[in-house]
Amino acid sequence: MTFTADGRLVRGDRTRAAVLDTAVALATEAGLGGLTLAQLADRLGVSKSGLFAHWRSKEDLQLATIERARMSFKERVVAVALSRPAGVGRLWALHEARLDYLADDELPGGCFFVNAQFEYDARTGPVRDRLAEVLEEWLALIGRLADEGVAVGDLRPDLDTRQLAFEINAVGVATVYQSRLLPGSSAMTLARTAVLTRLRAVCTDPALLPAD
Amino acid sequence: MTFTADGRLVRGDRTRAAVLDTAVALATEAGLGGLTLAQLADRLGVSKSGLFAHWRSKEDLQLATIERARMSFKERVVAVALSRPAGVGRLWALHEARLDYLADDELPGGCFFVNAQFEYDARTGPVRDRLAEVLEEWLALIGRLADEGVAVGDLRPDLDTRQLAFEINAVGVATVYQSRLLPGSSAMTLARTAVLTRLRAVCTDPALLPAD
DNA sequence: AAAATTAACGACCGGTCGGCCGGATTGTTG
DNA sequence: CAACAATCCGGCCGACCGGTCGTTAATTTT
Repeated sequence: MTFTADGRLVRGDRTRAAVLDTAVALATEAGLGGLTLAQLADRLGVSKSGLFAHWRSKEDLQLATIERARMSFKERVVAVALSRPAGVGRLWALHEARLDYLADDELPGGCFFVNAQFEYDARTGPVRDRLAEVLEEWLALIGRLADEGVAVGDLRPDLDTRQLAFEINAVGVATVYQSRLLPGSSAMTLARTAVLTRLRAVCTDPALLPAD
Repeated sequence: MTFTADGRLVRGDRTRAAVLDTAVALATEAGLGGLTLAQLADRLGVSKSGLFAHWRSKEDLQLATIERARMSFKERVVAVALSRPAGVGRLWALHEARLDYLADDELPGGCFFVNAQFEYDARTGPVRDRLAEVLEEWLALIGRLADEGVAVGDLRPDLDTRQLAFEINAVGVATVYQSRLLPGSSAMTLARTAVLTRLRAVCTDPALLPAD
């Protein structure tokens, strides 16, 4: 990012930001590969070839879109959880914030990352590799928060935190597609109960978690 | 299906079966929508237009592919579980058979249905609707086997079997893409442990489940 | 063997995709 | 203001998509 003499963002940066925001929203619906440049350009009121002034290829734009979505996810999910004190409450807050993120109307297709990761799990290339890194990062974060919970004394010391991270992520992933494919199946409630039950089973004090 | 005078399958039926088998394998990798007719025809050594002699459109072929995959899944997963006596052991066998199915080398992209359901969860049309029905059918099956477990006395009577079905399915879904995206993460083992732990927690007698 | 039916083919069509190019427009700075 | 670079555009290309057409080859029935 560069700034103009009077401290504003230069035009190109504003355009890039707007394009990436729209790309995230669009990719959440149509998929990261399914996103077409013509569609993206139309939605923005911009010509298709104008996009190539900012990114050399569709792949470059996809990679930039991933980073944009990652920042947004960090602000809206990770930061919310980290604002609470370490322990099982922070872990629970992370799961809840993620469910809120999944339910957001601005991301109509559910979670950007879950969709993209499913789309690319059988492919090869830089986009797939980056998405794999992001998944690893996410699982590591859940594991780290669980480790904190053990250290603080909220969670049993014999807890396998990697196992727990897998299970919490699994619930989130299943929620994404089940809530879209079977709208009446109350996937969100099932997802809340699932993780709440799981955390209670490994918690040293049930009062640390909500009652419902 | 029709038969010839001397009792053999008519040529068209043999072709249709071969096409659908290849379509299932290909769709598991490239997706049900991502499957292209040219690719499918090439793999079979058949011309693209020849496919239109058997199905009126790509959508018709997709719907037929779903039914073929459903039959195969029934034989290889559902039938294996149903061959065991009702109870928690049957439920566990279902999960294990599904994990075996996911690990099969003939289906390189993981589970046909999980991939297809993710691909179509944001779309509309007959293909999406059929995939939603299949998901419902699958969740209902897990729920029914759990109900049997309660009736037999293997599982606690206060168990919410719909909740359990959601969780077991969630583990399977997460396994599909995590094992492909992060090959070293031993997703299969994590998936086994997750459901085993969950079943132990609601089982009346731990001896009904394997020890490991 | 002849007739009838089914199965398969090559060529082609309209449309969409990502990407390229030359030139016009705009914002920024000396 | 002039000059310059950054930004953006219309038009176009080759590749590929699903699908149609008239025709031929293969198989089944008569």
